[in-house]
Amino acid sequence: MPTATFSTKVIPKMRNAAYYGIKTEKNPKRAKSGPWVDVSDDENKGRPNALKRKNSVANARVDQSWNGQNGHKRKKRRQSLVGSDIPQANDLPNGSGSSHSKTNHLNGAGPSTSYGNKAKAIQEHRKQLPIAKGRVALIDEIRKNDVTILLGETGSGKTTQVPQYILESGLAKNGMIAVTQPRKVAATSLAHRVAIEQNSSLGDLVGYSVRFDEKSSPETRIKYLTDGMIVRELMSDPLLSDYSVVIVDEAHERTLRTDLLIGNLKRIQKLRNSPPDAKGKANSDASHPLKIVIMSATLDAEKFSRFYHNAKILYVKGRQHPVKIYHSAESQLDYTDSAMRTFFQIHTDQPPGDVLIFLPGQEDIESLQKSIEWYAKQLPADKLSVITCTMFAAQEHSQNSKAFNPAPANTRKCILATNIAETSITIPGIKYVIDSGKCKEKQYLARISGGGFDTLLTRDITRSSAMQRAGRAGREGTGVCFRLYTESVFNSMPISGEPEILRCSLTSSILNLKCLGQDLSELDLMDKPDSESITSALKTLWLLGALDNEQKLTPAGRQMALFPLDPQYACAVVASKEYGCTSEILDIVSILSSSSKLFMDISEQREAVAEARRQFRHASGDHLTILNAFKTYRDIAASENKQARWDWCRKHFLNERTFLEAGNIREQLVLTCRRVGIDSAASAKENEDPVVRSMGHGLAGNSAFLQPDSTYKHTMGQTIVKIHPGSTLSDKKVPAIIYDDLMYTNQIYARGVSSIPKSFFMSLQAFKQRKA
DNA sequence: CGCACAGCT
Repeated sequence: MPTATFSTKVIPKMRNAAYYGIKTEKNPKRAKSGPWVDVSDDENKGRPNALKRKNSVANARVDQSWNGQNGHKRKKRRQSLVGSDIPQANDLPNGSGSSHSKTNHLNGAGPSTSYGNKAKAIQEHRKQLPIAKGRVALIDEIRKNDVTILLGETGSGKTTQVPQYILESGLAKNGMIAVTQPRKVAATSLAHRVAIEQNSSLGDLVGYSVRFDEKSSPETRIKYLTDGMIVRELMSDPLLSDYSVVIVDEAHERTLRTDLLIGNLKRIQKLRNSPPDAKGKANSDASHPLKIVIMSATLDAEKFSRFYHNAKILYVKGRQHPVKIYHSAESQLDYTDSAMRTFFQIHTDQPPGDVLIFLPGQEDIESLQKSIEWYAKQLPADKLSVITCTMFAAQEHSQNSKAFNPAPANTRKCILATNIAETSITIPGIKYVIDSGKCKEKQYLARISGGGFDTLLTRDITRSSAMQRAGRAGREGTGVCFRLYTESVFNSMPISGEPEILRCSLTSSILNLKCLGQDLSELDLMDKPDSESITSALKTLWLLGALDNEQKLTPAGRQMALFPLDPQYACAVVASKEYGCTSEILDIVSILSSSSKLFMDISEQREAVAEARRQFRHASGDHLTILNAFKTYRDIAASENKQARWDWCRKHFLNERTFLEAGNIREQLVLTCRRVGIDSAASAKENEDPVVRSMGHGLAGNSAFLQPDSTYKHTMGQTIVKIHPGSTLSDKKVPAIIYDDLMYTNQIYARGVSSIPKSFFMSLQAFKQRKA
């Protein structure tokens, strides 16, 4: 095998090396056998590797006829529905796709055709989807079984078609068909698409329901919802009696809410589907049985099947272009450096086509972008030039969407992205993927004393994730994926990640389940959190006054559960009633609950950022600083137009999206306040002390005090915490603090910090001791 | 002093 041209050994330092150092290696033959080991084979070209070798799914496809009569021995229950073999040029994105690709596809029907032709084309298209061939068998299985597991590859059309098949078959005469999605954009754009296919306007036959946005009516039969939304519906209708069929899509992602839903569906089905004589009362609660369809795109279908009493697994092939996968021949020490060399290898050796690089986080993305741009400038003028785009959640929307602009002529677009490009956003036109094999993952460490905290560490991805990343190169044509890790590393990766329910704080979930009269420890879940995590959450809820000494829900706890907030913040809202400062608390918690950060970090302009921030700064800390900023924004918003507001935000390095989202959240909270009898307009005016005290009730477990050696120590344990550098109180010394959360990266950092008066700190202590 | 994947009600 030729020398690994781009391995760290051969070109140890790129920083000062001329670009030509690489160019001399250009050799079309080497590109094939080079530092990469080609693990694709002709028979399975483009199929993710794990599907090929380890997984029986591929066997199901190869060995079984479409009606599954002569099934593979080991996988009798699995049944292949479809057998088409050649990937088609015309690929339909499935549920994991973004609105962008879906829109593109709709346009593909032809802008110049008349409406009738368009409708015909849409129906024709439906018939050509891979899943269409399995329609009869699929409906037959769903009719016969209470639970069906559908394993569908990307592009099979399962997410759009299955609900329509069920509707058209009359299987859901007595209720709606719910289709759950982990993401809002998916839910809304799928509903759009399916409404068109049903030749109905959105909100009539086909609707959706996501936070802040609902389009449905009494006529609605197919409803796309976010998983969070259906879990909320569960609280007011514990048997989900509006629905005849619940389809859980993207179940393999195992989000916290999907897991809670899957567990509850099992319970509901037991109640709704048992024969009237066996469980006399059960059927009086709901007049119709429930069908469950679990749709998963990856390998863990067996696990869903086991959970639902060995439910049948149906398999449907996808429609994805072949992706050739190369693994690194030797392990790479520095994945950013390695990614850069791989990029330029592609750039010199491979035909035109855009490149997508997966990296764990913002920092890596920004540094790699700089390097790539620096080297790209050294390119000879007659070469393809390079433009770079970055994509990560913390970045402004407008910046992220630049990746969708087609590259100018004679230019290769290089997109550097986090996991955001793995599932949430589909970028068209990607031909090459470079996969660092790394991602950042949040893991909650529950600790009974001293409070739990989140860790956010870079770690290896899973095989499912690697396959998903590779697949991003094959959405519009054949693609190539370069993995910056060896094949043996790939083979040692876990098949799928740890479900979220094992990795996050359980306070919210436990509180919500308590309202349903359920205990999380007793709920039948696919994966049960360990007892320490449960105990720690119960303790927090008890400290907040949501549970009593017998772990029973208190009236205050019931109120807290009604707020779409972290229980700590819900507690602060409830506490604010006594202090008469609910208006201020709503401002603060709605900003804290927004998905985007308020204060933007632009590393190059640190001084300017600090200067602009000074005018909102409050000596007491971050909570009142947020309040100041929100109040000032509202003053501006009252008198200025849209553009001026935006300019003002930009000038002060504030993210207007956060204000807008917080505004929506705040409206929702005002409604909840009305329901539970809290005057949301009550304001402490200029008096800020009650505001901090209300927050203190919610954050009672998150407090620390200054020690003689000027570190902060958690009040209930030995944990030493440091005020996060982003906080206004960073490097300040105050006797006692409360904080929003702890995050462990290099040290344990407290974020969202406020100073509290010593006397109040003492009374919080006394309060906690009384509790203990 | 030194920093933060993604997503949901």
